[in-house]
Amino acid sequence: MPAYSKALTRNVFFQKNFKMSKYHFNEIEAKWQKYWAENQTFKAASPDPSKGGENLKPKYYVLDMFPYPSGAGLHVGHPLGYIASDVYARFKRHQGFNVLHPMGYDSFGLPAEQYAIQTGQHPAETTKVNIEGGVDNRGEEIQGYRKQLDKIGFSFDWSREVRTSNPEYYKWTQWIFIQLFESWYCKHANKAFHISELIDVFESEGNDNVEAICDDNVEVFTAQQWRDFSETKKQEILLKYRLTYLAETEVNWCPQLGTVLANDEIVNGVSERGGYPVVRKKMKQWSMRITAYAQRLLDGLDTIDWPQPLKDSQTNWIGRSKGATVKFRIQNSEFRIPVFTTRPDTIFGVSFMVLAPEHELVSQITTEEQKEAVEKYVEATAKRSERERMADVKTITGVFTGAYAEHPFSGEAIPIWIGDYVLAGYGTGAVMSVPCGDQRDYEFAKHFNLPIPNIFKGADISEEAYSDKENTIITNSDFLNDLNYAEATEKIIAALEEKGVGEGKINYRLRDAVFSRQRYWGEPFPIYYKDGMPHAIPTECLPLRLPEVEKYLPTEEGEPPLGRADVWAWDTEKSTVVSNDLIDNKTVFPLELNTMPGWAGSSWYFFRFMEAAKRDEVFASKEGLDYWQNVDLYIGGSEHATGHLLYSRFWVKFMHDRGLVPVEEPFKKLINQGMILGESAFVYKAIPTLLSPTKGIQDLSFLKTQIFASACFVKNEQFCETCNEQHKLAADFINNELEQLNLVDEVPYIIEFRFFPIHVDIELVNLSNHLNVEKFKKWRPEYNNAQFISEYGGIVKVIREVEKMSKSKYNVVNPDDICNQYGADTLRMYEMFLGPLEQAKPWSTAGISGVHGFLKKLWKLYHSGENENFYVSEEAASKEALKTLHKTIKKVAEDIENFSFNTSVSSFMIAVNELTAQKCNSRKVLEPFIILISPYAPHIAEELWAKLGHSYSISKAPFPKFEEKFLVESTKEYPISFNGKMRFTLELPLDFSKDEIESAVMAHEKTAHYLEGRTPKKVIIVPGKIVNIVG
RNA sequence: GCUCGAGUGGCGGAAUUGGUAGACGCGCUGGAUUCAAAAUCCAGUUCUUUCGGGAGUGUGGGUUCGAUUCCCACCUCGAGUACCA
Repeated sequence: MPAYSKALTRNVFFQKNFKMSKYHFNEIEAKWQKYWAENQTFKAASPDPSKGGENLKPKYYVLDMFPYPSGAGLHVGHPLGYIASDVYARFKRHQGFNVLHPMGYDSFGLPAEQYAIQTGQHPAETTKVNIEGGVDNRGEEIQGYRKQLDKIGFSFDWSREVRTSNPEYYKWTQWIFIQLFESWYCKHANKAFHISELIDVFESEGNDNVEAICDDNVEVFTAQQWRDFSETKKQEILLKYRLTYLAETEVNWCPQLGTVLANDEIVNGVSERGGYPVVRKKMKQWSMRITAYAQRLLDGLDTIDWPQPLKDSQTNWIGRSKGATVKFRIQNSEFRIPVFTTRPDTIFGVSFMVLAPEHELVSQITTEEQKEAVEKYVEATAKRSERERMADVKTITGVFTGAYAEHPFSGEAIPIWIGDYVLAGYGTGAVMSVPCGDQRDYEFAKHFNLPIPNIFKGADISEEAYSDKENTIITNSDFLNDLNYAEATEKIIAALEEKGVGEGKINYRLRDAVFSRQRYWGEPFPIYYKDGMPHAIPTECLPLRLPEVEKYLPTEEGEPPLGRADVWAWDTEKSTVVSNDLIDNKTVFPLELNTMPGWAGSSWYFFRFMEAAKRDEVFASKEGLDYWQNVDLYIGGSEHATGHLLYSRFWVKFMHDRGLVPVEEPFKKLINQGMILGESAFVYKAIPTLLSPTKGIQDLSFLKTQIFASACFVKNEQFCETCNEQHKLAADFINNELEQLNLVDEVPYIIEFRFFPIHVDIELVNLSNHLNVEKFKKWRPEYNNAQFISEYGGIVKVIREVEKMSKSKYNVVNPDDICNQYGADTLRMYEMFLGPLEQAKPWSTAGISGVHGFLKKLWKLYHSGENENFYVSEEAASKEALKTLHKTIKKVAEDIENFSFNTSVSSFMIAVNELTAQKCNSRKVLEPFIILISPYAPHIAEELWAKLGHSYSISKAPFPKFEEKFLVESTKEYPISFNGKMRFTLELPLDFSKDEIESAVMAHEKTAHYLEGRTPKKVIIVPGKIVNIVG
């Protein structure tokens, strides 16, 4: 084609495409996003204390679990929940609510710190770039979360943004920490109080009558003794009562990395990063006394509307079990070993005891003869990680300590063993073993040849333990004989209490939460140390800012990174942070070196959003807290089930106890959005082997030749039987290289191939699964000379598999690209259209065209004028159009309330198809209709709304009112079934009686046909629904 | 192992209290328009069939005039949790 012709074509093409009436989503979306930002359209109104808060509409608080701003940016899976909550927030605005719909960032955390260690860049800087965009120090351009979010058209109130790593925010995280530090939990009142109230009690009557949740080793003292205690001693005692306290805790310590590792950071007993050994070690750590709230956290679940699986996992995590503690005396010793059991009724079946290897009494009760074996065992188990121990349930190990306990009722001697099936962290770290009733005890007894006395009437315990509770009758058990489980349990608990050797007890699996991290990028504790005791810095001095350090690694002495700070001491006189050189332990003291964990900042952020104005003076103002209360709708992933969602509930209950907030639960309704999965692409890579009579089998994977085959040639990791030609071609590639290397034998040999699927970037694959061979060669240097076994036309097909979306799997779809190509409205609608919100579903870019086409059709519906110009008529709407409109209003309103967003997208499509077919152009229909769509596709809705002549945002328009009268029908298309099978339909007036219907149906020619001469036994008629003829 | 959830066309999924199974969309097939392509529009699309019909919502049974929906047993997949005494 000559050059001028090409130019001409392009010009014509250009004009055609830029007709005024076309749906230019990029322009429209940019325009309205700018409008919303400039007009602060979605700013939530705050209560005005001078007007008593009555100036406001009813409130509605919609919140998303805030993101950690990673450098990788968003993929299409991330916004799913945000879109759903945005649709809901916009819908609630249309319904006349004052909606709070904020967004922020959980910006403290490990990835930023790891990146800082690698690059030396301050985590605050990388975090800022990740949020606001910019260029990182590798020269890579980063879009930034904010720009990515803005592009999708969310109705967030950005004036209330929070970032947990901002000092103005973590000031209040530290403040709440101090409140916890200065609180204790009264069992009697079942709530937390200020520590000063406890001190008052100590001063007037000592601690004998204090019922508190505290450490279990608290000594009893009188008021006089308390007053005589030194200041340090007093602090030591108070620490045992504080809701956040320092304690020796078993942790996974990695000496080479110089830090504590979480269980999931350890693989096979070595650190996931670097493969260094991990030992379990006791370390002094900050802990949160969340166990004080175990029962209330359980009870509260009944008051909130959360998915059942989520409630279940919290219930399991808290792990309430009812039973008894029994103290066993140790023979020839003063020691008593308490155990917890859920089956005190089986106490006469005890034939041995087992302690956790870490149990504190192990070293003290072990006899001389057993000492060596016990020590060896304890050391061996300490080397194994918690996870390793858990994973290896099959192997039964243990050692006899040589000591004996005494049965509290029979007085019999009970051998005491140690074994790692008993966990130090649960109950008392010791069990009374009843092998006839507990499978683990049974197996332990079998393995070590210990006796298995049977205390169950008629139970067969020759093969396994009898653990049934319901049908149990106790026998061989002294005064418990012939009782069932419930009776025996009641009787034995009474007997234990009477004898003073035990009591009924409710035990929780939930542990106090370790709150210290040996990390830099977290909130510093507002704590300094005086005589080894922690003291809080005055709250008016907050925030205690993170100090500068020259490296983000632990110190050579193994202290956390804050140990590298030179200016990290607290001057109590000047109330300020000063240089470490000035530490004199009189007025200047060292500050805490640990930082808080990730969940600190996220446990209260939902209250921060309630405050817009006085953020320096209060964590949230009383008016704000009273007006907004708690989150009405919270949307996020289920992975936070036992972390964030449990800790937040704990903090809120605590804050409620102390009168800081009016509510006891943070999130009234919660929805877990399902994951959007990626469609990974794999290409088959051939690994050659040589078979020769002289050398046998020889691996050829060292060769440089890289061969990839189209998926159709591969079956069961090999060339399929019919692919001789392809096999020969591949073998030739290998032979070429062998010849060049002079490795070719004289003897005949065969080259075989095995295929392995390897990930390829989905960018290199089109929608028909064809690999772009040229781009693939450039993708990796080692593929530059890749050879392909391709189909006709050079096609190399990949296979697809649904996997989690992640950078390492090269299957990430970026929402920015979708917005550029199809628009944010299409992205929003498509994500909602994919399927139910809670379900996991694969992303398929191919399917997006349907939704995009729908929006084009919608646009066309409003552009039915000449030259496809905008046109609506002021004439009355047709009956059909009104019916379509009102049926859609009804459906969409119900769908949104049920969070069934996918079905409302379908009903929009149906409505547009119907209105288009009806050639509807009436304002009476098209104006309310666009309001229905606006929560889903707000940009196109604003544009059409403006074209309809409105000068205010569509988000302020009231939701259309559903009117039943437009749906009333006079006839019904009755389905006529024979024996439950629908055969044909028959249109009949709705006011027909049963008899009239029956005679009409029986008179119909098709009825006779389907009856085939039989006489109907029965005719079921449900007026307005169905006719079923039986016979 | 335990707890929870889910099984419906080639694919994502719909069917709100038991009442026309497969809405809507993708894909596919055919057609219109076009020099051609894109875009758009129209028709068809669960399987099977001797074109009458027959079968059909993981499997087997049950309740019912009627079951994707309710009950029982089982199978498969997914998620969480894991020696919790």
